[in-house]
Amino acid sequence: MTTAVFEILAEPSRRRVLDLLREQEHTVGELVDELDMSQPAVSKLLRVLRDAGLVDVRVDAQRRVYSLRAEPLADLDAWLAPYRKFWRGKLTALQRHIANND
Amino acid sequence: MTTAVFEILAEPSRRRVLDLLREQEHTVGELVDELDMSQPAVSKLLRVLRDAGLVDVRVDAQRRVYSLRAEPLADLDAWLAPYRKFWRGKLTALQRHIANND
DNA sequence: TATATATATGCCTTGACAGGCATATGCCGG
DNA sequence: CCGGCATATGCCTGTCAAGGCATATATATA
Repeated sequence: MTTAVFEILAEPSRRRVLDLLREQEHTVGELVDELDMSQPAVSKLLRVLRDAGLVDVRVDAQRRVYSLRAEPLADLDAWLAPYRKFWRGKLTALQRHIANND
Repeated sequence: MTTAVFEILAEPSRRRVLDLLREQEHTVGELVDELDMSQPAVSKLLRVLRDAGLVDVRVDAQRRVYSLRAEPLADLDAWLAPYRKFWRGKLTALQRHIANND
């Protein structure tokens, strides 16, 4: 559901993880190095992302390699669509106004 | 900041208000009728939206008429942009895969 | 098999926030 | 000026979740 996605993205550290994973997949340890929080905290954060379908995990021996799954973000994009229409409407109205110079 | 916008959108009732305002502006009372929550709660909710720049208020005698401001949502759209590239990349990769039938 | 490495889970505390009720504020008609 | 309508604010409480530490689990290596 879209509520869950928004809740998750509200946390900067989680957005940071998604940003990192957008470039390439990462192990938990690598993410811990980047995130200035404890390893357990990172694992929990990843659990949240995983439950929401925002990341995938791949097992590599004792490591877990996380990667990005964009579907939920595409949902967010869909939610945003009507609003995009709204502000585009505003913009063109403004442009008309300027063009008419009134 | 984008954190604030995500936090706000995480609340369904606040998204509902934005949806309603996308169609047309509304007074507080009208929103109360739609929202199944107390008037004070709605007023606080609107305060939050206003502080975040997501709505504008216009005074009409003893009424306040709220309208949508899309800028913060446009910010969100901007945040989303690189991810859009990501999932489009995935899609075209998949399409190539299917085309090559391998 | 014992130990080290990589990650996950459980328990607990703390802080933030939503919304209820009571009440304050602002504006109207009479 | 007064009572009534429309909205905002203050205070209080319950809920929930983030992250710290300790510990469990799984895999590798010696």
